[in-house]
Amino acid sequence: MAKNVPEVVARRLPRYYRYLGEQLERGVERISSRTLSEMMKVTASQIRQDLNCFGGFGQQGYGYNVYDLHEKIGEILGLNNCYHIIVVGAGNVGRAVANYTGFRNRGFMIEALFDNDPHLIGGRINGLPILDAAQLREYCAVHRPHIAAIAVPRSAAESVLTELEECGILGIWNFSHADLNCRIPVETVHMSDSLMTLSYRISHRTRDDNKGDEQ
Amino acid sequence: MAKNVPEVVARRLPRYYRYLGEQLERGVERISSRTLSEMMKVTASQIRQDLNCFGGFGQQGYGYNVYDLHEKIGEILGLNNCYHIIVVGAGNVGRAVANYTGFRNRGFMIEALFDNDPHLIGGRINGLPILDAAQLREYCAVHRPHIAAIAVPRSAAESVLTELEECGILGIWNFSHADLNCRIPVETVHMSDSLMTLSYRISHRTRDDNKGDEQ
DNA sequence: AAACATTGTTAAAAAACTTGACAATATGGA
DNA sequence: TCCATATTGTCAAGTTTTTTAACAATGTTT
Repeated sequence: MAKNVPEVVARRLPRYYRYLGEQLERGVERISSRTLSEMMKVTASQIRQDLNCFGGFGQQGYGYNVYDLHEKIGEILGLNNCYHIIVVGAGNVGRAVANYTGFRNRGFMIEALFDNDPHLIGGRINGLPILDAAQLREYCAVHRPHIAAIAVPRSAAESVLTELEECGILGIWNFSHADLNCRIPVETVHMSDSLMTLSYRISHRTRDDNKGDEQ
Repeated sequence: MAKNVPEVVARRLPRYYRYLGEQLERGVERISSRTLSEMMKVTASQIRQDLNCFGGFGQQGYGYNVYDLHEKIGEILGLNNCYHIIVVGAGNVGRAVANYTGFRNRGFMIEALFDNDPHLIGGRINGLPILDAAQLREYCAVHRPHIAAIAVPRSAAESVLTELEECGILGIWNFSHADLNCRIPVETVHMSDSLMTLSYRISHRTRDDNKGDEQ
């Protein structure tokens, strides 16, 4: 179905999806790669090329039907599925993730958190139960969650990963600082790395500063 | 001081910093690019080249002093500064950010949140006060925070950005879905985009699956 | 049915990134 | 002190990735 899809393209899909969703809400019915490209500040060529990785969704002389394209990209992204998420680690990061519910309407549902701290077990975060990490396997066997967010310290990440793999988890949303090597897909969010990069940019305020104006 | 530093290099710095910090804790005093490269699963050449963007920190025949290099990279990243952070928007995302305190020991301190919802104003999240967004300018004039995390809906992001720029904020940590165009550095964390990308990978489980084994 | 718009696709161009190589130079032992 | 060894800083080539331009094919609109 999909040709060999470059990394960058996969990462651009959510953005296309977002812009199309916005147009959809505004009642726009059709859109050309050119119009979209102007909105998104990319080249029309790139949009057509990106979409072409997955097939032809437009029509010559007409452009793209906004609803259809939005739908189609949603499908490509797998958003027609409903994902159940568990969060392993109920410390700062786990709490942050559990509090972030902005994706619920896209079919991502956090179901529970796990921790091994007796003080936390039995409690709740944002209405979600904190369960004993010792029950992880058991829980997975029964509830078969799809995605696990790893929010434990680096030292614990690898063993948690192994356990999750054995539990048949389909994908890892990694918030830990560990470099995870595994067969299932991993998507890493390094909040503190991005903060450090920001700090770096602030300290070396250079080219971003004088965009457009070279001298 | 720094040559023209490629994007990727800037993004690798936090990782180097992390690995060196780890070695430091273990009491390792010196390290060669080769040894480090084996740990980090990159080429020694790359490490040397990356570091070389900022100057020569090693010694021929010896390698790098772990403490010094760690320190140096910390400086490059600007971690010797202490940053004060405000969070604009106290909804799901703002709450998540406020709960994430993992970077406190690196000199990043969240000071306050801002919102325009009367129900939230006056409350506290993780011990931090939620202030009236109308007081943002005033607050900035007095406290001069360095970094602002934008955690408001897309529609509000642009006007918030303008205000923050005028307040003299040095860098933006963007959690909103807006594409921000401004003169100050922006570092974006798209949690839901990364989740969508993960969803995509799960649905198209291909090359990640059979790493090493082509057939 | 003609003029127009816009796609899908190809191939070239450009940019970004990685790697290998080696002279220069410090170390550490004899 | 001097030699063998280790390892850096750096250049330039090599590779991969990404972007862009171009246009025939083809549907739309009047």
